[in-house]
Amino acid sequence: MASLEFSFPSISFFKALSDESRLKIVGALAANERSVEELATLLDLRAPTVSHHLAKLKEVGLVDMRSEGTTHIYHLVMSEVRSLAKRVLSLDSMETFTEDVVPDAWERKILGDFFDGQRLKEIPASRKKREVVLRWLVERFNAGKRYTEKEVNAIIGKHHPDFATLRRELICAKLLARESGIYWRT
Amino acid sequence: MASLEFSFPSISFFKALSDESRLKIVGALAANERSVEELATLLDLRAPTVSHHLAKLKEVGLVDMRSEGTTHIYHLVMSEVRSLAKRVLSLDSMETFTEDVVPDAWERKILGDFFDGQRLKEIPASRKKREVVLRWLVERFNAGKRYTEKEVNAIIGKHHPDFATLRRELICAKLLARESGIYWRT
DNA sequence: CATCTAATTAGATATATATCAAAATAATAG
DNA sequence: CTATTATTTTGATATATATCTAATTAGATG
Repeated sequence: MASLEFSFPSISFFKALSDESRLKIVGALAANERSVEELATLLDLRAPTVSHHLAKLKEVGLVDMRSEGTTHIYHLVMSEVRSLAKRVLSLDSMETFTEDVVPDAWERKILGDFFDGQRLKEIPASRKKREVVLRWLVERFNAGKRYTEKEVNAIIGKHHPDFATLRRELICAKLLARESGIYWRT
Repeated sequence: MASLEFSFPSISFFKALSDESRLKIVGALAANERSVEELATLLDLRAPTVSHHLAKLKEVGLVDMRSEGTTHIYHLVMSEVRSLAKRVLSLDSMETFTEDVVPDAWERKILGDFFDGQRLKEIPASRKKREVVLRWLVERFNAGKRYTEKEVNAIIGKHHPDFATLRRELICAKLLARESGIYWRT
């Protein structure tokens, strides 16, 4: 069944609870175990509809069923409710929602857009994009080394003619520091 | 906008997180605030699509936005994440999912189906339905009073000829108790 | 003011899914 | 074995919605 195959474990949990009827079913089962017919009466739905919803809830382990004759009696699986809930809650688990996303796709796109090999075609107008370019530029400097302004200009100048603006931006973004004419990486 | 009007507060929360793209957005924002374009690049979607999802997340208060020029920078509202999550997780809150459901719809349906006025048309075969009828029957007895078997048979007999079976069932369901020929409500 | 860029809105489309009626299955009672 | 009852499965349908392109809006820049 296709609906079982999600990229993240959490999404099936949210999907299972993102329907009003299923939420009502969970609510009804929180108070008491109930048969399909009973739930159908309570929610004013036909039995096949309820059966369909129960199947989805069962798929993610939120409910389970026991037979009594032809009657199927469903109940909440509270341990699963709690464990899923906990997993979903923390910020840590949220960060895993993007596990399969390439984390520097943005940076690579910007650098690809604005650079022609080593040459910066244009200084980005938007602050966020400019920052990406500046972070790339500052990598052209050695971490421990100290530079004169002339040396800084030369290095930046290899990538773009307006070295003065870029030098100022690097200081402003606190990527380079300056004291009495001497520059270094922060 | 129609999607704002749900019967329960919780369902909008689940709906907001029941889409893979929106979960990824939340994940990306958990690590860092980001612009629409940046999110679009990260998730490999067009900007309008991301904008659409951000609007939904904003609707339920999970994210908020600040402008920087024409750039809109979105961030998670963690307090809202936590408060919504907490509200949603407890068993108590689950029972409120059925607030608008008539709680004894089932019992009334069964009684309507099986009774013709005071007369029980038939003893339900299924245990769950039989239990409803038995609970109605036991109400015909006074809570403090003690009855001989003859009296018990007479009372049950007013509603159905097979008083012996029903009397046995009442004992079995622990609705009536018996000791040395004397019966009383439990 | 004209232009550019980022974001949003509008409109279109395709997919997903909630619901129901009818048919099939399963368990029990006679 | 046949009939009955509770549930599930199937098939059909209508609604919801995720996504895209094109058009519009809103700031910023020259």
